[in-house]
Amino acid sequence: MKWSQTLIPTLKESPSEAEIDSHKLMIRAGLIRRITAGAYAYLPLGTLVLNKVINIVREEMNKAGAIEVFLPALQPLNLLEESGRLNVFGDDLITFVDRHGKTTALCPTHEEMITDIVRNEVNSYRQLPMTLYQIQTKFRDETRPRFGVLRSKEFIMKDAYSFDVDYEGLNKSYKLMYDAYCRIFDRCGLDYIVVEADSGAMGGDVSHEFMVPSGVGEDILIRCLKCGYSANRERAEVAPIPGENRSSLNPLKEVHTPAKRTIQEVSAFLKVSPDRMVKTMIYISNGQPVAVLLRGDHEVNETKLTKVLGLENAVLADQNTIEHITGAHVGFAGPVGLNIKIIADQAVSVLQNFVTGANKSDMHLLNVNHERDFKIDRIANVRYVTKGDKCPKCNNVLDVSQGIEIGHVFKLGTKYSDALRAKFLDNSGVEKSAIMGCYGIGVNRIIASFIERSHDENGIIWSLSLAPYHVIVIPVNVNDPDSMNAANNIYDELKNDAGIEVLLDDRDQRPGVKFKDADLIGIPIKIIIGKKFTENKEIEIKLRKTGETFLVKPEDVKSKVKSFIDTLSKA
RNA sequence: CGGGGCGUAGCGCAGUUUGGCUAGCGCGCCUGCCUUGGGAGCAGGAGGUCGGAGGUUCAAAUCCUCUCGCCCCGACCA
Repeated sequence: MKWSQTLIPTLKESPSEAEIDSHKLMIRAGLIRRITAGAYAYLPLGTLVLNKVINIVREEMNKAGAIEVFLPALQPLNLLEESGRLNVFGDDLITFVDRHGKTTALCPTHEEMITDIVRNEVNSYRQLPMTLYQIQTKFRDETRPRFGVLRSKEFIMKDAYSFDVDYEGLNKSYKLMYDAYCRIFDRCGLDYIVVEADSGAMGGDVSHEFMVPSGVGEDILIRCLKCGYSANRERAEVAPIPGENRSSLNPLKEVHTPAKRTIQEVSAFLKVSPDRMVKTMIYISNGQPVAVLLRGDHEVNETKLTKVLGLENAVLADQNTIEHITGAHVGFAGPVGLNIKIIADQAVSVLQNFVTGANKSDMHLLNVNHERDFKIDRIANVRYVTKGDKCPKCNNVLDVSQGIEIGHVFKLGTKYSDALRAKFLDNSGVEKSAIMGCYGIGVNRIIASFIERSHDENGIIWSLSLAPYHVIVIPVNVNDPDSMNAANNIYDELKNDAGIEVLLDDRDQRPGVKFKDADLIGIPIKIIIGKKFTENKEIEIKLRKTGETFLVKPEDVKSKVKSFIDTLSKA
């Protein structure tokens, strides 16, 4: 492609709409333009990259035995009603009323639709196992789209769904997808890690998230850098905190803490650090109030709490309920004298002489100790991991960092096949629900997260596999016939060689502009026809990533480029 | 959905507090000259319903009311 014949609108200045590096660079390098909040147009360069990613995904899916389908973006509401997810999606669902007055949704995901197809078309174990996938735009009315294509209202997702006759089959299908995901992200050149994620109410095996470590990621990763344990924040376990010496229980003491409600306020007022304090949170579960005790510097993990309490989800009690139960204003709850069920986090169970609310307004208690002052009904692990916590497997200090979720593999079981009655007859003629798995990849996120990890002050640094072009040919002076001739020859020669994608910067621009643009759009290999050529017929080859330069004779350019492509494709 | 901010040329911004002549600057764009190894220089030029509607006023980018859009923080995120 010749630069003058395509559309690559690069920008010198950063657009004000962008906050993070990948977003800025995608706009500056002319990959995307925003159309409205959460919706982006892919320009020619962006489209090339998008297609690179999609091709890799498609190849690896096919290799893993998955079958591609293409499903509508329009979905009737009744399928979502059937599965019970109409309420789950709620306002995230984008709907419209058609001319006949029927309400239709734009698919936020396709579990229901794919299950609907399978229940209609698959009736026998002989047709299973089967994994279907598609690459399609999904629509969600995100409350707050941000970070460019990292969180947008419409985004391209590869979603696959496996159907098996039993759990053993599901495990095989799952493994095939898991391995395919590794190959996909490897081929893209992404630095990624796999973390255990919560599998929700299904129980059973864990799911896995594929994450790109990044400070702009919206997910929190808990990792042990020693033994390799890794999980997301919802899922991560901690090693129990060892008990303190219980020999010296100080006498219980009530203190006046006027209008000091939060841990920070009480901590500052009493000069007691938050990890010597216990906060008491009143939850309602199955219609019954429960007190949850957490150390002052810890946060409740509602996913874990819900599991501990049973399947019924737990919600924080409202102000009136709290005041009725504790007899005090919000902010002064404590376990002493409280006559409801008390669940204590493990970290609380080993504390002694701690500070809590007194269940009297403007009062706290010092030197509280369980057993002596109150009784714990149940000790459980209901908090998030924080800095300083130890690995549940090897007791090393856990690393807390952020990441961007680019893929998720998930064992669904029979949740949707039950709800939507996707059944088949097994080899003994018994009707069974298909055992499902679902597997998603955020295609746009691969691009953004790659750029987050691979850029410098001059621009994007593409891997060979994602680069919109492998090579950019830069004739420094397009008005010099000899240079231009040589450039055109090299361009033709490389272009006609299968597998080499080449861009010719034929613009009549000053060299600085062309070099800056080439760096900004991140083409891995630059071929420069300039001073060295007019002087002694030498062509310069420069690598974007390392900045290394090589001088070669015109007739050797092709073989040299091919060897670079060979090397870079293995990197 | 709560809190904050912004909307002036394709992009980045000044001007708004304290209303006043033809609305400015940098980049980009067009023409010409010059230049050709890291976003050159000179000269000339095009491009604006100042987000929109209504109001106050002799006079509105500037003040008032309503409205639309966008960004940031938080909540939310199968």
